[in-house]
Amino acid sequence: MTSSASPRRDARRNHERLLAEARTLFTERGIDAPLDELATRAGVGPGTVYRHFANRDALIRELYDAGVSDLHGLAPGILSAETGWRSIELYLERLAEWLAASPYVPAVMRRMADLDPTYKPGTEFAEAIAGMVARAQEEGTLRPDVTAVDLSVLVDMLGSLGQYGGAYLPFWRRQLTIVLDGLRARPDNTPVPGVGQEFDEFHDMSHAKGPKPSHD
Amino acid sequence: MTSSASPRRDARRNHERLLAEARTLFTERGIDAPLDELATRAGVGPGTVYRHFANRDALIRELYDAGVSDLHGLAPGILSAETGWRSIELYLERLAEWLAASPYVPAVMRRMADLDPTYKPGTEFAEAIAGMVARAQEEGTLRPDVTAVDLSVLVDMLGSLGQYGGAYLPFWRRQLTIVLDGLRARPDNTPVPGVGQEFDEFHDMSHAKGPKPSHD
DNA sequence: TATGATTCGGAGGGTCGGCTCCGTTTCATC
DNA sequence: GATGAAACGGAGCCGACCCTCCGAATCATA
Repeated sequence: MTSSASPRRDARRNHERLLAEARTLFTERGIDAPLDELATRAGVGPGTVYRHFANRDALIRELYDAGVSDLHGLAPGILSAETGWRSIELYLERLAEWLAASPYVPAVMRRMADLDPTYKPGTEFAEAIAGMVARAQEEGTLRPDVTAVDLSVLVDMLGSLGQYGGAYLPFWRRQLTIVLDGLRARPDNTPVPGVGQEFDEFHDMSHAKGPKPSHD
Repeated sequence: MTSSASPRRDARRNHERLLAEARTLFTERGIDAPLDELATRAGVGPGTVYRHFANRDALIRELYDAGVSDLHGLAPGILSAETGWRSIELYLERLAEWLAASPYVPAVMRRMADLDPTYKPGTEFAEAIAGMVARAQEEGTLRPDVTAVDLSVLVDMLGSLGQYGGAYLPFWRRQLTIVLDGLRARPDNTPVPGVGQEFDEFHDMSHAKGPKPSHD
């Protein structure tokens, strides 16, 4: 039901403006910040906000889709690296960088999962990540006992630093270095502990490539 | 200014009950959950909540103080380990474990920092942590280019997994293993990148042992 | 520029949560 | 048990926020 005709120019301008201001507002005050303030910041009336986004969830969903689109743009550069290990490095760095710059993203992902509990954020890229992990492990550069899920969790961990406000942001590159050294295949690595039933389920889920569950 | 006389028995009982219910409520719904619901869960009227805690921030502050007290209890067991490295292991494990069990804690710490911007949560233990780091680095077991601040940041990262809901909780031990391997001193470790001026300031601050800033 | 359609702005209705106030109840003491 | 003090409960006020509605303004087209 996307409108067939192109929207009026002022409408398009306001839409962009609202999305941009939403990003900074959500970064500063969290994704529950008053939408009336969003209107003020964007220089429009409250009514205009709700003309463009039915409610807060619709706005969040649009931010999420834009984020997924960002990531699709990042993917080729990451996956085409010369070595599997380099891909892993790029993956963690680019994703953590992106998350650090957009601290509202983790909250958005959580909200998305709340809206549709059958959907696990990040699933879109599970296949690509699994391939990357397999390549690096075949090379013998990535420790063999980590999985694609572990990498996703690490990315979320790195990205979560943004939530602590600006103070932690200068640090994530340091933590990234430490994590990467921990991910390197080494004869004397401590074995990564298993996690039981739940891990297997989660793991299978993330590798599944079935159709994305539909909404309502 | 704590009241000189001991409080009535029902008052004490309600106070405990409210704190306990606040922990579960905040775990389930975040630290902005309605306090009227806290009243309902604790089986008291809304008025009683505000008799015990002037407002939400006072409640949060009390939870924070209880948390700091918890940590003081943990400290001896961590610091008295046979080796410096074992202390580091215990520190990361115990703290991450504690944070994973109390997902509301990071939000509480952030709120505390908001209430008093001159106060950095965790500062109370900076000295002990710095000592632990020094010991492990003298042993040659902890990589020499990490600092006490890095460790604190890593703890927060590990603990942040709790915020993503139960799904991630089974994983933190795996990430901990990876991080610990990354922290180990090795001849071929990638140097941890510096962070410039801001790092130095933050670093100095965390090592400072001046008086804790007073409130209002 | 005239015209109709689209979008905008912002006042305001409805809801929800924070917090207060005071009549009622419970507790400690005699 | 009687009595004063302390604590309780919950109705209700207030402010904040979500979202709607419609007259005014803006845009696209002729």
